[in-house]
Amino acid sequence: MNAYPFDMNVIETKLSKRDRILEAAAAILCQDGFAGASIDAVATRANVSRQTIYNHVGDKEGLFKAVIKELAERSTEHFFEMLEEFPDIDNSDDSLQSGLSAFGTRILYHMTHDKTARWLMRLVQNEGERYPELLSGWREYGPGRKNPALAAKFASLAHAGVIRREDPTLTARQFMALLTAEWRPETQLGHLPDEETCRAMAERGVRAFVAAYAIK
Amino acid sequence: MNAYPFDMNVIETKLSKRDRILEAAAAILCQDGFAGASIDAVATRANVSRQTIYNHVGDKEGLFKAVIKELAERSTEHFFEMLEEFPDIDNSDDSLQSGLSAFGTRILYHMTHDKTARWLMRLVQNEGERYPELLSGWREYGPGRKNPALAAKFASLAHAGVIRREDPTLTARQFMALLTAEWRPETQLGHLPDEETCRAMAERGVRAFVAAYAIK
DNA sequence: ATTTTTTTAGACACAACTGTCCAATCAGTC
DNA sequence: GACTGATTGGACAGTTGTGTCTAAAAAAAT
Repeated sequence: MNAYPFDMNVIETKLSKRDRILEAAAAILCQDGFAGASIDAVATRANVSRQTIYNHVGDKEGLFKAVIKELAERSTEHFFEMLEEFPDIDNSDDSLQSGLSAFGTRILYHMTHDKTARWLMRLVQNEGERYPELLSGWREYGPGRKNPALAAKFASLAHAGVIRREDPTLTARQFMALLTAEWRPETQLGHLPDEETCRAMAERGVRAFVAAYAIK
Repeated sequence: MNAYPFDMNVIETKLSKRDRILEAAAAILCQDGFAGASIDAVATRANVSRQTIYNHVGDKEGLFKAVIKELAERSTEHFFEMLEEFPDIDNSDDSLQSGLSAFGTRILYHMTHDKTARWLMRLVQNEGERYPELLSGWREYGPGRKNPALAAKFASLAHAGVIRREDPTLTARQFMALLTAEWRPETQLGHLPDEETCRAMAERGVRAFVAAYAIK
């Protein structure tokens, strides 16, 4: 149907326009939900004619899928970047607290402030039940890769004798749960916690985690 | 405008009909979101004519408000019932683990299975950002009353010397976080955990909590 | 400069939904 | 049995949204 020329510049401008569409669509889908989002609103926000959207993604469902895919890719990418800051192991208990706090602060700040992360989480929560097939792919690609990666980090901490030996997946989930324990009530109002607040929340969460898991 | 007779039977049938409407509306609002939910769908599900809905709640926003209010009331009611099962204090470490586990199991099972709780949580998550004024009332009435009540329970545990002294609100939130640490990934797929699974998840969460907080 | 492709604005048919209105019906009450 | 208010089904206008189409304009490629 459409034969796109594969010259770089063409692709570049095409991607740029496509990206504008996806960005606008993500924002509006998050805000209004799938049913409430209108293609016209997306077109307006993206500074693009409505027809162009149909040319790119076919129809509304195609737009939704494209947004999810884009957000999921960027999100896991960011996650693995952050995962490289997971603290290295040495045997000082103090550095476990401070190392995990720094890591946790980074994660928490990212979760609360990065548009990609917030939009994706919101879309998954909102529309996950309604369009399970659209999100099954995300499930494999997102949590299906993030959780094991984080679990592996904690497994190596356990292997080094720094924390208690447990199911690493459980450990990772409990770590994340403690990290975000104070966040939900905070975020639901809409105003974002500043970095200092994130640091404080992460520190308190990590303190509980260390109390539970550190080998004294 | 409407002068309702205050005879008991009339009220009863009226409430019954009103309840059918609210039940149907809650289900459909959760499933389709505010924008996606249609009054006709609610009317059909409630076995009621559309006009009756308008008679009762005015318009779509009124329906939404009424549903939130109804769910919030029932939800806090249930919560305070469950809160009575919070374990009494004695000094055996073992009973702290088992007592909190039993309590946590109850909470977790309720959160995952009770329609009221699930619908309310879902509505708040989905539409909370869009209609902040509708939910500010809920915020005061729901978490604004639940959190302090739970925190008080942990405060008395701390006062009795059974757990570490900390900010009780933080303690309560971390307890809830650990309790539900394994739940989100589970629930997003739609199939509910059975009671045995809830018990196991609660036990693991409580184990971490006890490890972090129990005065050995 | 010419050709090719993408983009645009607007019009269009079609469907769905909201909120209102009304005449007919039903369920209790006097 | 007559009366009163709640309820019903259906019709209605007005709005909004989707997805398609077309001719014109803009941009890119040759």
